[in-house]
Amino acid sequence: MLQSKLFPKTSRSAPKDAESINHKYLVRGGFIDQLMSGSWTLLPLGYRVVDKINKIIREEIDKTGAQEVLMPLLHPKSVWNETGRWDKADSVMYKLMDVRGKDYVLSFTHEEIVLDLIRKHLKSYSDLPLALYHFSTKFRNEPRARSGILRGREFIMKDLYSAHADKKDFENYYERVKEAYLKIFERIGFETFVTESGGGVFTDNFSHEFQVVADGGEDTIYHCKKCGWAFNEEVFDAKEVKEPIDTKFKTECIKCGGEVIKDRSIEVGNIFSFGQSYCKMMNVTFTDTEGKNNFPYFGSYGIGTSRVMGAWVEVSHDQKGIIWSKATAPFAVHLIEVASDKQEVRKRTQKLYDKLLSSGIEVLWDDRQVSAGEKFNDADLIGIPYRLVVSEKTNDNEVELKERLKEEIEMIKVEDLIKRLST
RNA sequence: CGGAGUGUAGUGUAUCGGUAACACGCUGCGUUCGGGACGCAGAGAUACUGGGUUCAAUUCCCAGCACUCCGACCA
Repeated sequence: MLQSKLFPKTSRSAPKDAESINHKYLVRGGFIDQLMSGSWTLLPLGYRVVDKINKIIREEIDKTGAQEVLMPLLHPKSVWNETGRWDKADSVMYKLMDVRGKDYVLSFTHEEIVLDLIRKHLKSYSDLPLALYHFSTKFRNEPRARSGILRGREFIMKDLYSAHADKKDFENYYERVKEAYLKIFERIGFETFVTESGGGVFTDNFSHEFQVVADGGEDTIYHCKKCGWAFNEEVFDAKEVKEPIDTKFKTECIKCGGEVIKDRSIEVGNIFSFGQSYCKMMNVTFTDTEGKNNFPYFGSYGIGTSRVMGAWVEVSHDQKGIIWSKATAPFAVHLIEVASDKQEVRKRTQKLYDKLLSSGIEVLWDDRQVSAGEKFNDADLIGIPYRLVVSEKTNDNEVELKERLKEEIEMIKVEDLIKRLST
């Protein structure tokens, strides 16, 4: 990609109202643009980052045996009445009415929708387990959108739903998804804590959250320094918790006696167990091995992928800008030519660019006719992990490489570079 | 929804009871080219909206709207 063609340009100053780091840097770098409070466009750079995150999620979720679909965002009232959530979840739903007076809701989740789908096609125990997921927009009427892209009224989410013939099979899959989520967040580069939490309008059963420690987060978690055991502060305060957690955990781990730390955190994913309740409400049944009608065990599993991008920026940045991980970066390498008016430098840069592209490496080439300083500053802001410089100091075989995280610059042979970027 | 703050050119700011200035960005020409270069010449604003006070309002007052923050809320 030629940076001279990249939409839009970077900005030297952040919007005056922006306070959270992800808001400032993502806007300045040209990753996102705000339409209104809580509503953002993913610009080319931002869309690439979210796409990278989504690909990792897709790979790991596919491994659990789930199948990808795409469900509608406009839902009829009737489906939501079946579980009572048309009324119960009223405050988070964007409801609308068409010219004939029919009621609709913009999707804020898909349990009812996927269960309607499943009940039409599920016949036998041999059709189970069944796991379906999609990436799509969620609409939530948040009382207060905030923190840049972290809490919007419209955002991208991967949601997975699974149905199982018995409790044991469900529990096995739930654990498998938990493992898959940990793998996903590890691949992205996060250090993640799994916490128990309340389910809100979603479930009265147990659920788990995946939390990333960050100053800009809106949750508070307690986690053990030694064994990693973690709890959301909400759980301590929630009166309906059936199995009271020893408040001692606030200072001393109930698992291993280790030191417990309190931190602000961002919830990047969560998983829910619903038991058979939803299937009963929606009359989702199958014929079990004994020839009788039975209700599947059901769960749902979400990752807010646009939020993951914002959370990454909160966690990984410095005074100059964003520092993407290899897994999340919009491009693998940022290629910069210095003294680009020199024909010879331009030619060598073009040659390297072509070579990298033909090696399957994603390159952002800063081909703009601007000063070196401006290019370097933009490179630091955009935060691609590797920066290459071609100049009069380099030659056909060797170029300059600098990692975004490091200060030092090294000269590297082009072949070695390609090897390094390919791994 | 309660509380606070802010609304002036694309962006960030300044100004002031007498119709708006600066920087960046943008356009043209030239010179530059290793950490946000420089010169010259340009374009770009009904000062968020609506009321009120006043001879006169971008400025003071009121209301509304928008955005941000705190709280409530939050798969």
